[in-house]
Amino acid sequence: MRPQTQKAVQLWRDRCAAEIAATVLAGAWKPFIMHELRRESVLRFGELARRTPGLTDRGLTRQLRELEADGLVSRTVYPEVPPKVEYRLTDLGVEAQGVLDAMARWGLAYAQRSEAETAPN
Amino acid sequence: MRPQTQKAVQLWRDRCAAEIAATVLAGAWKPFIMHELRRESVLRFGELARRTPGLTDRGLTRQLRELEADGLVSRTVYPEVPPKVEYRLTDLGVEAQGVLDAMARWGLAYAQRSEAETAPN
DNA sequence: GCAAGTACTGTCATTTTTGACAGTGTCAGC
DNA sequence: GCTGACACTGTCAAAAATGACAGTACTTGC
Repeated sequence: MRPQTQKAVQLWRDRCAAEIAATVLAGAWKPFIMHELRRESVLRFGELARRTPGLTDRGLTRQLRELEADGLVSRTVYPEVPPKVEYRLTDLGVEAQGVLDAMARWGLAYAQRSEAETAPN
Repeated sequence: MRPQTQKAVQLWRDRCAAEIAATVLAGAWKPFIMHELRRESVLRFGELARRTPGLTDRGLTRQLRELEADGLVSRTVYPEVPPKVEYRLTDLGVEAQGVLDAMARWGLAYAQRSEAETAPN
């Protein structure tokens, strides 16, 4: 189980710890999903899907499964019909928010610099 | 030019700024290369290659080209024979170190947690 | 009895990333 | 004249990530 985890830990032994975070957090829409879960604290699958236009259901499922396998997100299934599944951040997921904040701050500065260069007129 | 840059800025418009950092910093060995450049401040291609066993010359070149295109690393060519090329961090690259530090701290905690789960005996 | 909502899974195709390996030009030293 | 150091590039192949699309089970409402 937990393919990502073992891959990431292997990276740490071989290279450096920052690559673990890169491996775990860098997936299509993963930072955004984490961001939404921080704001709302609990979201159902459909709610997440509505907040991620451009990402297919299949893609969302994959990202959530990986986040779950890596222990950042918990998944709670209610045995009802129609089905109800809730996603929320785990403690580890909450701790990762500091990293995402640092990434967002730097990313913004990077983007502004790029825009200034691309369109200096 | 600067394919990564445009891709990353696009991500920012569509999703969130943290994905920019993820896109720019998450490449094979990129955090490690940045780490070495921080420690040594200047490194030649061969010196970097020796510090990255397991990464081929081709791979190192690719990562360095991307880091250069994204403005994190500068490349200085001395017109000598045999050729001499120096790599160092740009201001933007130095600023990214804070992000990499945050990633490393969280990555370490993540790895330790994973190890404790994997081998609890 | 038919459609809609819910949360998915399976599978194939495409794109992106990485690995492997051969080749390049110049010069110093043997 | 041959080898090695240096810093690469070109190209193909394999692997990984993502997109597209169809299908599933069950129930409520019309």
